[in-house]
Amino acid sequence: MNPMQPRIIIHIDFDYFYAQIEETKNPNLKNKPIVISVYSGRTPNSGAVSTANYIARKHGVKSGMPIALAKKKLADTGAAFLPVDHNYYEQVSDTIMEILKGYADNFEQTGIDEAYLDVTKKTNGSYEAAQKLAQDIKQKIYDKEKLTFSVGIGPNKLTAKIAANMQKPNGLTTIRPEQIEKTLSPLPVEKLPGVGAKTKDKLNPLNVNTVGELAKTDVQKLIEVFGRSAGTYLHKASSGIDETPVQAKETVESISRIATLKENTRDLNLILQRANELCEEVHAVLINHGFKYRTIGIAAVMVDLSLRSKSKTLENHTNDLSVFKDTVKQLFEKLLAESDREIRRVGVRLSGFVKEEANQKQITSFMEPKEN
DNA sequence: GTATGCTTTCGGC
DNA sequence: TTACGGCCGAAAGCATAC
Repeated sequence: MNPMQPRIIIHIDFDYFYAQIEETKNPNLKNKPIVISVYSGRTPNSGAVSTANYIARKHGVKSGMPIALAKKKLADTGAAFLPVDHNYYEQVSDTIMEILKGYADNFEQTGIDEAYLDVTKKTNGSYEAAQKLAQDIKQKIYDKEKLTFSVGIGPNKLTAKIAANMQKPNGLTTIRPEQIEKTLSPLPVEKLPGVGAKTKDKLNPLNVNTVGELAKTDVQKLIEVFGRSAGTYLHKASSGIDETPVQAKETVESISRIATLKENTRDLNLILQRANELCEEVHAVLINHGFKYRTIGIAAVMVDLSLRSKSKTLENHTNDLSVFKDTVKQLFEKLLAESDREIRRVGVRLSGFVKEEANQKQITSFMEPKEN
């Protein structure tokens, strides 16, 4: 492995992004609770909270909560309920990301409101310089877009992300190499990126509740329980070790659409009517990208809000819309046969992409060494 | 045994 | 009283290949 010199990585995570954008657009909203909602169209209040500003959060409003419940919690507060304006947020994001990119040796966007900047060269490896740079970026973004974000600075992406989460909103947290152990040790294991409920539930019986306890666990034991790949990751991550580069991902991995039905149903025709519209939308995006697909998936949210999904991987890549629709039909038939619950929401998904131009053996295009 | 690929579910935003 | 989105990548859990 090529010996990597110490890096300095900045992680940027915008504060309550959608709601903050709405505040900026309409400063009258600024001192009120703001809830950005996704309306499903089924009834006037049917839908869920996408995000909320900190004033609304103080009243107990959270992402994913039913709109009607958020309204109840915010009764008589003068709260604003706004529909998501995703295209607009995307535009703001594009503008911001373009600015951030200019501050980095290497840049990687990881969501509509998150990014990593490798600033090793720009800062000459100095944490003081990195903190100054982060302040400059904060100022610049505030001047131009009137938006704030939380920053984490560390020797790799993992520590930078953990740092950014420690002080919100509008925070700036640095974890220097010599502070890693002291900072990470007391954290519960699920604060490590990549550790979810399942991993936590396997660790806790081993008397591993904190990152520090994980770091003391024999790596062989972890590999036994989680397999080589995950075991090795846990071992390294618990000590703040992460060598993954800051590098833009140029490939979309999946394209999907999901929608709420007017009424719950098990009627295949009604389901396919909506699903076919979604297929057409997804297919249009696919063609736009100039992709062919190999894997087709469906998803159904049942009346009880449980999620079921099915997928099928084809022998060869294609961009045929009718293959997509036919397969979606088969998959929904199968899904209906496996459950007797009614369906509330339906979704379709494509993945396993290759660029359209090459017709066969596209595999090789994935094996070309990456630049930078 | 381990790596890889496919399907399904999870979880963050 | 209950209330309930849409999208993505990652994780989990098998099956099969090596």
